[in-house]
Amino acid sequence: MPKYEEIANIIRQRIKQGRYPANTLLPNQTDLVQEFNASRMTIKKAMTILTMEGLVLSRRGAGTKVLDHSFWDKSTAPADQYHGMSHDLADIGKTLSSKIIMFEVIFPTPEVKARLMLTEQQPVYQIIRLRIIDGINSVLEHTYMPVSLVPGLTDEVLKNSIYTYLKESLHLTFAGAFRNIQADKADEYDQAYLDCAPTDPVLEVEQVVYLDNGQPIEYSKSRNRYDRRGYTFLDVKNT
Amino acid sequence: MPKYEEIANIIRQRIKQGRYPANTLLPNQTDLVQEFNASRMTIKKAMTILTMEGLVLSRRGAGTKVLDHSFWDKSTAPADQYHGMSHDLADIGKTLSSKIIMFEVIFPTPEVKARLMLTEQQPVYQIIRLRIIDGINSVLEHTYMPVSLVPGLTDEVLKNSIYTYLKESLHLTFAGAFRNIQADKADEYDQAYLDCAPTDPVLEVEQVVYLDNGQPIEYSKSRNRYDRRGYTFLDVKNT
DNA sequence: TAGTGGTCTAGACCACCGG
DNA sequence: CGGTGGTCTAGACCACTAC
Repeated sequence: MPKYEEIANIIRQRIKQGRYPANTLLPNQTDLVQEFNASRMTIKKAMTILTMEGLVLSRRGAGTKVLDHSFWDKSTAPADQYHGMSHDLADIGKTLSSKIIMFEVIFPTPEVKARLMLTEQQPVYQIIRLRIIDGINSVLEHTYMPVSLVPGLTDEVLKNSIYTYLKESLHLTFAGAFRNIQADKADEYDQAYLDCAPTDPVLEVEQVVYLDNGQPIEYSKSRNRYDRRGYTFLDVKNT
Repeated sequence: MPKYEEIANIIRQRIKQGRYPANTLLPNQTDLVQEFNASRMTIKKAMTILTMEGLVLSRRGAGTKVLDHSFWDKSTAPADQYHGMSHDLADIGKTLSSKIIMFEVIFPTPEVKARLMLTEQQPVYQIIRLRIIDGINSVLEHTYMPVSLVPGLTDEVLKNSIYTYLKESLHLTFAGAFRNIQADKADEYDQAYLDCAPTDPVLEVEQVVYLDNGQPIEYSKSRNRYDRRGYTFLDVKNT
């Protein structure tokens, strides 16, 4: 782990523990240089991380202030996550189980082909999973993954976490994801599995996840019950 | 403008012009050091910007590849914008007009008070605007702003762009925003002004915008017709 | 093994905020 | 004005990829 990440981790911990209280100033960067025995560029990089996370705000001439966003509703999921729901939910003490609705291998539709940068001859898994959070049917996931990149996918994996399998068994690492969020009307699948009324809205998150070599590995649409999940994110001006 | 931003702008332009085609490698960083007469740290900072924008992908040992996301649907708005809709839409050649539904000064409700970090005694503007994109009623905005921070707000400003007024007349600058996206059922206002059926879903974007001194300046809820606007964003692994 | 990008340093200069 | 954070450099070492 790079030094600037370690420093950011330590300072983040101190903020959360209250050693650096909200609305006070952090020690200045030259002091931090001494404490962590680092150069100022490295300290600055750590500060950039904390800024991007919304924990602090730096102003030239005025120091770096610890922010307080405790009022913000934590019941929704952060939108900047590409490692699956299992990980997210475990953090906040919720339980997640999955039910497999469909698990097939097909040739890609034109839409899937374009999103995953494939040819017509390269088969993909088509997976539909119902995600059950704390016992409530909450999310219906339609997922497509190239068979060639994900050999050996089984029911057992799908019942647990696909992302854990990709990371720990296949040793794949991710570069990031494109996402699109829209509202939609409940379709027949939603009504059947999310216990939706035909008039209930659905929050659809469409995403393409990329490996760190730039190849797309997943195209999915997650249809969320409107009263069960929303998405939050922080938008910080470039530093 | 910092040198690394200028360099990023130039390289971004070259990518869009096709001088650096998709799926090819950029010149390596030592070459760029020479061309731009900069240090490698500065070049790296420019690369970080382009990476965050999803234009390129760097891999140690393998170079920096130009990505191609042309397939992605451009009809939706990028979610990482805090300078109002006027700016966004002008970029893609759409016209925006506004109709003022409500414009009052009130004492803040507990919710508004908490979001804007105010006391009960500090009055806020309560504004409801209908945003009409290309002649179609598309978004209903409920906005709260502290009167003390935004003196002299008039109908005339509201009919155009609040953000242009904040930036150019009041010389305020922004640090960023917290956002929350959810789906909801159409309420009476939505039905009346967005021409929604009672059964139509609505995409609600809730946001608190912060000034660069950390003070909240706006709390708003934008209710979007589900068939008119969605939000896209890019999630890149830390660099 | 050659070449790439990622990290880190020590020091410098500057823009900005506050008293 | 003193002190802060933002930027930039020149050079170094290292981890990684691809051949």
